[in-house]
Amino acid sequence: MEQRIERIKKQLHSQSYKLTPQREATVRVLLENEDDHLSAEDVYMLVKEKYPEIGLATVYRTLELLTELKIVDKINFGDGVSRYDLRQEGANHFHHHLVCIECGAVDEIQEDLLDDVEKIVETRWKFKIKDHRLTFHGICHRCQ
Amino acid sequence: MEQRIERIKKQLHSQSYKLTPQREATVRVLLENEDDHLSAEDVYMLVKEKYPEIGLATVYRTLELLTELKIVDKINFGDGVSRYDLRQEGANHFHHHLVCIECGAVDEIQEDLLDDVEKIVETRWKFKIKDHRLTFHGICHRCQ
DNA sequence: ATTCATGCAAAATCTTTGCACTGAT
DNA sequence: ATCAGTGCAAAGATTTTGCATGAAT
Repeated sequence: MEQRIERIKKQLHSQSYKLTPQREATVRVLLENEDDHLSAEDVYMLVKEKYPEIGLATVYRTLELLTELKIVDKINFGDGVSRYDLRQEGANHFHHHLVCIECGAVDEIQEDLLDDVEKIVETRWKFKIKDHRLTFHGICHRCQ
Repeated sequence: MEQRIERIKKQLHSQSYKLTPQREATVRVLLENEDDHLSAEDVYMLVKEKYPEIGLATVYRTLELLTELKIVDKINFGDGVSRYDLRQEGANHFHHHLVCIECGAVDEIQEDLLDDVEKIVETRWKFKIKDHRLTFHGICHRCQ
């Protein structure tokens, strides 16, 4: 945890951004809830517990910054809100998601199942892939 | 074109919805711009050209209805708006997208490249897949 | 001093809703 | 007469922006 914070701090510094207390509090919330897919409002509420003075706009600005630096990925599952998901350290691809249409749970697939597909897309469509988003909607194992 | 309208009309009737002039105008705009990925506002503006009295709310309600009936798919590429994409007739899967981060173009892949991946997900994660969303972000062949 | 970041409130966007009205059965 | 569908305006929800203030170098 502390080490990941430290590395994120360095990553910010290397682009001449600071890890302010507000930003650190936000990153900690993301780390502590790595399995969830928090909206900006969710993050805001959780940060407030430990840092009540923080403003919602700061959370938005921090999440935007972290997205730019590819520390988090912004994703939208089709309800009206953007959600923010910490990238696995060292991962060069964004993981996949399983969204249950029964219970709403969102599970993650960390393995990259798209290697073969991406090769096909790159050669057949002459498209240089930089990132991907893969989400399955269906019934999770718990709901079956 | 007329035949597709006719089939959509039947599909609506089978669920006791009507193909009102407003709905037909909206569907026609979607058919005429099948290659684009129009937002509700885009659709509204285009429908207005031929049917100036239409209201934005009606367009939203129509798009919602068409989404429910799986005539169109609602998708979000990460800019703030939902976009609406006609499903290929008879297609039981949603096609894939290539979003160019240079020029913003969105190309479509109609082939289903996910068959193998879906088999793996269904068995390994015990997840019953009903739908999917696959989008690649990168550089399109025109921008390279 | 300067610069970057923050908090608050206001504004901007996108989407949904309430309601009176219309049009078809 | 009923009832689904419509248009308009208002409300709701999410996100962004302007600006004065504050913290750090």
